[in-house]
Amino acid sequence: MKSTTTKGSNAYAAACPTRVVLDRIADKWAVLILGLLQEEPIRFNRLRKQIEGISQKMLSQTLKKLERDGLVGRKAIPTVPVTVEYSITPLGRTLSAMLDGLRVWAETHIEKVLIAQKRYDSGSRGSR
Amino acid sequence: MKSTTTKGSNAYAAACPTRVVLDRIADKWAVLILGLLQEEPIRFNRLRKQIEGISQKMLSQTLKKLERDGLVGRKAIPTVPVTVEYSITPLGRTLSAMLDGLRVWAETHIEKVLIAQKRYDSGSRGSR
DNA sequence: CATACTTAGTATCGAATTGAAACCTAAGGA
DNA sequence: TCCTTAGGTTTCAATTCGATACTAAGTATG
Repeated sequence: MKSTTTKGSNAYAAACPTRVVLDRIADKWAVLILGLLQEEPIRFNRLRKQIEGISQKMLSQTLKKLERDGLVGRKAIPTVPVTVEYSITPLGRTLSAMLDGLRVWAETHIEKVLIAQKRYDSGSRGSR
Repeated sequence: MKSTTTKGSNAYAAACPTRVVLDRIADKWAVLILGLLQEEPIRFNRLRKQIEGISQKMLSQTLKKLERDGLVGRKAIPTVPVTVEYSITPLGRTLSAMLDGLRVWAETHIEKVLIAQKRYDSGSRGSR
């Protein structure tokens, strides 16, 4: 093996626990949630409004997983209708810093990807 | 064309094309495939053996999507049983560089995540 | 000649995940 | 009493996934 992923565990082994982390990272909702929490703690319904297209179920599920993994913290405040504030943990912050790179990549290279898709789709074997 | 939100395109809008890219990135198999191709072109069955747990179907599907997005190239070589070589494109390489960060993060912080999971699971409302 | 084996997929089917929508709980206000 | 808010959970259909089987074309083996 060469340089990139050669320190101890490797994600290419099915039994490696790194797969657990990779599965969490490879979740578009988790990426978006962590991105928002990076700036400030946010309540449940505000997250729901800011992330267009997410369902309550997926938001709830994803937050629970992120909390379990120690990436976000959950604080229930006993106000009138109880409000719950989600915040990013120091560990989550280190991950979100990595994910920032991805979000930027997506926004930077989206055009090239769309052009590639068009070319592929108009190619001979494109239609299916 | 960019979306009209605050800073260029933003992935938090459901209709934003950036979501397309985010969906591709948020795919554990794509992350692993790009990581392998980074080093050298690889054939289909070799990829299948190196990425433990991937099915032929998912490998085939994921490669097709990556090709469509212009992230990997496909070259069919008319050898005996035809061999097909997959390689990373320059565009794919810029993405994989970002993903390296994630793979390293996963391998570096796996222990902290597992500890957090244990603590969560033994916590008050952990099991149901 | 017939069978088995190769690579790179596709087809099919049950299982798991997701999405959309409705429902639930608890407290305050009209 | 009913409505509203906040934060979920439940339900069910649709999509996706994983495992297995099958295709194609050519080679090697018996």
